[in-house]
Amino acid sequence: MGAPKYQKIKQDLMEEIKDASVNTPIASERELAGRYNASRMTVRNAINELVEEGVLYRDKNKGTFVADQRLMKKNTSAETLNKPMDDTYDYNVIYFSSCFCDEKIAACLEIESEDWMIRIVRLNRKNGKPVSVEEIYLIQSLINDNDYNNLNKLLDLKGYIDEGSVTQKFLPIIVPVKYINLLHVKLNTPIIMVESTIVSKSGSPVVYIREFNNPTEKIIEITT
Amino acid sequence: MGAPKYQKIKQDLMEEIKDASVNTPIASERELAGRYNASRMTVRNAINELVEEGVLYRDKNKGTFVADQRLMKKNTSAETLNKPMDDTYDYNVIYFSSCFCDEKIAACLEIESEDWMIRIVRLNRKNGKPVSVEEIYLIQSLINDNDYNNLNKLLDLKGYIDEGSVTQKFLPIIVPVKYINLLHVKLNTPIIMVESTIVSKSGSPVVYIREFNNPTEKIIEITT
DNA sequence: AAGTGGTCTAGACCACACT
DNA sequence: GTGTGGTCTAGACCACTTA
Repeated sequence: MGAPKYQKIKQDLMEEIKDASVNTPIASERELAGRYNASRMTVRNAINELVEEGVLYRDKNKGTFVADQRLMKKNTSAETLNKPMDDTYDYNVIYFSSCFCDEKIAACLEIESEDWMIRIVRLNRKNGKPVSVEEIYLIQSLINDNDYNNLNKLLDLKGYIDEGSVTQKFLPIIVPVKYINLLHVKLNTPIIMVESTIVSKSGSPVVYIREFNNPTEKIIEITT
Repeated sequence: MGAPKYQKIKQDLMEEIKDASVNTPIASERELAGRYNASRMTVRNAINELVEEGVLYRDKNKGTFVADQRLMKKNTSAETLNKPMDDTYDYNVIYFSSCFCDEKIAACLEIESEDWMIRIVRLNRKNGKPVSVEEIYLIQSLINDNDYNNLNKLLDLKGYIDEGSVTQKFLPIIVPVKYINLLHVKLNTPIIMVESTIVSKSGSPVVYIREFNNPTEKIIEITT
């Protein structure tokens, strides 16, 4: 069968409110149930997800309203993990290799240092300006051969997140000299390095990312 | 009436799993429904909240399991906004005043610079070690007179969050000289300043916080 | 009084895992 | 075949707000 009914309702609602201004009420749950020939619980399921995502908010005894889109939930900072890139974003892969883990990376991925990993370094740009350098570490044994030859597939890590969770550490450092030219920042500039670990539902690490952020081009912002 | 039935179920489940190890299955939804003489939808409501909070995870066709507590969702970095402090935490209020807004703060709180605000500066400690300095800005007109004289109440901002959302910006800076001694860090240390704005459901700012974090005593970490 | 979201019931069918 | 979570129905009562 096709997608569940509540997903269809959710999509329709998102389409309906995409140009609506903040605090506009949406139709009541009972009315939507009638319109979609669905039960109220099904409509609530659709609305619940949109509330959870910060697209709508409820006000008891009053109704359900369009939330401030500026306050849309943003839970991660990493370019790699964000929504589909729009055309103001692009990137260059600077380095790609398959090699043994060094100890630090092995510890983060909970593998042995004699295990193979894939290391990708890329420079992310927005409007042509360098926003961050990402060092992405994957466990080689988890990658099948088809994906190995498809860089875009390798770098599309969003799929992993739906099935797991992300932990990010924010570390203040002085920009590493090797990235000064790439990021186009001055010597001794304080920057934030974000260490992200994606773990599967069962708790085993899948991907480890170090992201060196250019503070003049990117402000890390999170909304909950 | 008392609390809703699903909240009671949620509390019981939390109690039950608090010492359980990771990946332990909980009772099935149908069994819990029987045990609590509730419908399955009511049990699902309870479980949904725990899944949303990262306490449990579901595996389709298999069951519902205890999640890795290390991966419990942590959505904010600020001391002020975190769970009830345990006894390893304490703080000193260093500064408390009621004054006109300067322009920068007024802009963040979306009020006029001739409006009054309350400014609180405090030093947070864990195990006696300084973890952060927080500058907390409240809109005076939103505070009633009773609360004004109750510093603990003023600093208990968690209530606001349930009704609104938090946006945090992470800014890399060199530690301000005035906080070097308080934080016990060296001159020119790179640190992260977290700017938090709490806004109500309707989108108007309520509290603005600047937090200067000691990188040697506190690693900012977020799990989603 | 009418309408809203919050909670709740007692069923149902499905696809999928395991045995 | 049995059990699981995922989805869905067609009602219901409550507390509350608004007119």
